[in-house]
Amino acid sequence: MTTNAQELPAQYPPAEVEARRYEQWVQNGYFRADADSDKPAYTIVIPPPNVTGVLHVGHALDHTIQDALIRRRRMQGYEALWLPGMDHAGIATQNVVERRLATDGVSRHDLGRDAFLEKVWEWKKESGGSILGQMRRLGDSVDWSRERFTMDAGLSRAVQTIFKRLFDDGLIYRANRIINWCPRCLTALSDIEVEHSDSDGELVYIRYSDEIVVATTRAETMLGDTAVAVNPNDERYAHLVDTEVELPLTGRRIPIVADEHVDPEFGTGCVKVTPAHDPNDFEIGQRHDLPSITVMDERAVITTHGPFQGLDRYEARPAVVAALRAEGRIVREIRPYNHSVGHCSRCKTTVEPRLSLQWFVNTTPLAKAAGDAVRDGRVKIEPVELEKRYFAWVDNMHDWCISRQLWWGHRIPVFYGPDGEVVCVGPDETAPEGYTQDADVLDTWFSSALWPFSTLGWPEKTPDLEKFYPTSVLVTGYDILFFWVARMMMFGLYAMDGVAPFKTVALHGMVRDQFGKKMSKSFGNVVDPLDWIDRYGADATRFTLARGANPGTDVAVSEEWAAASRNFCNKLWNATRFALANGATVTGPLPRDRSAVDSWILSRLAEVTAEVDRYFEAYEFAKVCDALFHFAWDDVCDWYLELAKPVLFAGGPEAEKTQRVLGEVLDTLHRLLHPVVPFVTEELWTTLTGAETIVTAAWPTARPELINPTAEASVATLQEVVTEIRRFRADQGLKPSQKVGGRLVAAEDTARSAAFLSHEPLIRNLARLEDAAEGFEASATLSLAGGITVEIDTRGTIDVAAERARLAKDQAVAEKEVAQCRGKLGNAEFLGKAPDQVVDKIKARLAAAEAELVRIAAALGKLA
RNA sequence: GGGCGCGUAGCUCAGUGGGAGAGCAUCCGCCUUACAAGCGGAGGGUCGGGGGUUCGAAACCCUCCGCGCCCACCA
Repeated sequence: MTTNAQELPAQYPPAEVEARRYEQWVQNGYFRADADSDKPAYTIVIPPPNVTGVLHVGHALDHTIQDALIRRRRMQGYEALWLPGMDHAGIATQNVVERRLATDGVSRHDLGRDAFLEKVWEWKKESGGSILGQMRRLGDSVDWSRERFTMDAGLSRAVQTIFKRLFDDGLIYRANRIINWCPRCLTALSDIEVEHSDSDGELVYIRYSDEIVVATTRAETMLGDTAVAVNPNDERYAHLVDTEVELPLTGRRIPIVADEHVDPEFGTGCVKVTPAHDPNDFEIGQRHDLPSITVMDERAVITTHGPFQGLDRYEARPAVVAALRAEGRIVREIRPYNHSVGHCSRCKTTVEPRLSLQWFVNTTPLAKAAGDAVRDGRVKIEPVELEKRYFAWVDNMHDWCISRQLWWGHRIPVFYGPDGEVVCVGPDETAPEGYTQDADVLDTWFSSALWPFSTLGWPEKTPDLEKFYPTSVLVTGYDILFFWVARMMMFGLYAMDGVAPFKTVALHGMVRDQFGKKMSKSFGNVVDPLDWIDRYGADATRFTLARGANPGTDVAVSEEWAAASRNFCNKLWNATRFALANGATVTGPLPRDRSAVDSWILSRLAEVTAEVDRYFEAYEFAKVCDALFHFAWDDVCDWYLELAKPVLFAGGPEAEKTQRVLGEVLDTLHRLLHPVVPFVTEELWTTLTGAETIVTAAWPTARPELINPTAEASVATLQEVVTEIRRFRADQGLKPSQKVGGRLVAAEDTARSAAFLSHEPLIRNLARLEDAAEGFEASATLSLAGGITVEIDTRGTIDVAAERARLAKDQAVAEKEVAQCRGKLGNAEFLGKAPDQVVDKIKARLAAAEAELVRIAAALGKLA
């Protein structure tokens, strides 16, 4: 079903093409991967977006990269699986639903656990589909038949299985520890769910005794002090160690202990020790066997000490200071103090360290394995510079607090007996009669960490798992290297007997605005990818993002660049329209006796094909795009098509050859571009070739035998001459339509001269030079290197003054160049050390510059 | 406090030892029959400053200045 050019409109209509083509792709099952295939597997699991989220421009970048990788591999003959899905995003989703309920004045506690969860599932149903629809708009070639959700039955089974295994291996334990606690979300948080930022506070110096003054930013916690600590080597306080002081406001007597943790240089060198409300103090308490006194509840409200009871931490702080003051000279001084404070990454509430009973993963052996897999090269991180960050993280990992006091998530599979028995229950087991399940759920990253294999059916030994694990590459932003990547490494290596979940981690950056600024709603610089898709098309949106995607670095985008990408798609559209209208053919062998021009474009095509492959392998998407953009626009459209026109229009056997070459070039170019701009290439390529789809077409292989330096040099000469004449014409203010007489003269008998003369008709055509007619007299002479000149008769049109000025400028440049080259060549040591090619290059430059001077002198003579 | 990175044209970025580049923006001229979402031409940079290594430095070393990011239990 070939289409002729008349059926294609003059401008590419993305909206119409995209909707139609995506439906066809899905209906024809092109994206479906087959576990029984003999082809080698290539697997990417999508970083599962938050179920409550919408597609933002960061997803668009992430998905464009993954889709490009997957589409290329599919074309290369791999069994390519791109597995889609979503994350239940425990705390984030629960917060969203709670906020919605709050507008009706309802709390989750009013509903109760089961009814609340029903609401969350309803919300998931309502909102979860939208991001999937948005992925279709982008053109994501995911296998929809394998869509997964972290709360699916199968994935929940995987969660329970690995929990049980870790529990039985002693790598999961329950302990009373100081953890990060959000007093608003009322749950424990892991270290990475806490964001630190500097904030202004006060450092209050409190006199506990004549000799002991402590400094604190959280005065209210003194109510729970159970010791004062000093450094064991601090002579100022040595005599006080093991004595006691009276804790103000309480009348309690507390010991003075010596502990290495205390920095004698900071503050007074004395530290108040509150084991129940500070992680360091907790450690000190452990070492010195101190009691822990909890003085705040889960909402950070004081629970003890009459006058303070019922005050929240921020009310209690000044109240305690005031009370100390009331007791006279107990507060020595208060200084402003800027220090770092942790906030809940979800709601920004200041985190309160809190002693509580939680579940932890002992990460020591897991993190070691996760580090080693990268260290010994089993897993590569691209770009390699980001490895350092990865190591810094896995080599210093603390145990991971995995229990959350939430309702939305995977319930901890541990049951407690009437007498405090603890039983961890595996997926096919049931708890003993009368046991009750732990009320908490798991950190959302616990299930995300299983994603690369839970989605493939683990713990069952499924054909999918067999075929598609380990995955080939993980594509994600560097911002979740710690959150997600390190955890997938730990659990993947653990669950899959030491086989890492992916071979390569390809990290990209964040999408920023055209000035490199972070996108934010308040700043008003947020790009909505769907808006761009509506106005410029999915391909243009994808191309804009991919074109800025240098490994591991942020991507700046702007509306103007999206428009430029749209223009590029349109350029492809029109080039192909031209080819179709002029009989381009795509079958049969390439013609043997080719013109230099045809050989040149095939040579360039071979080079670009090799380049694109190289860049793809290195995850250099910006360079993939750049190479193809320049080849398509400059080489093919600006030169090849223009050079091909006279040949095609003349007809005959030469035209047939060029039709074949033109077809070959566009056929290959579309296939090279398809991973990045799938829709426009599908539409054009199927029209050009009559084939059903480009999605499963063969990826072009580089053909080094087509590389032809002679043809490239020949066309380079042609381009140089044409450009020189055009520049001259522009300087003279000659209109493109105005033809002038010209004569091509070659003084030397060289390959360059031969090329020059052989291209005479093409040169005349592109530069609008007429044959030298009767009475021709050269009024200007353009001299190029190698003794080739173009004489032009511009009498009546030439602007002598303008031409003089231009020549004077050229002369200055050439003289500078000559001086530079002579200086270099005159340096004996340089000649002795430098490689021959360098010397040759400089000699060639010198010769060219000297020829330029000769040309200028001749031209000036002509003008005079 | 520790670590990593960046500073090249108006903007965003390539280039990491041998002729300063690209895209977008700007200026000039063109409806030349695939495309005005186009064509042709042009201008524009002491490669953050200073010092060093080298025949030669945007690149390598030192230093200063400016910016960004990540990690962090000095109260």
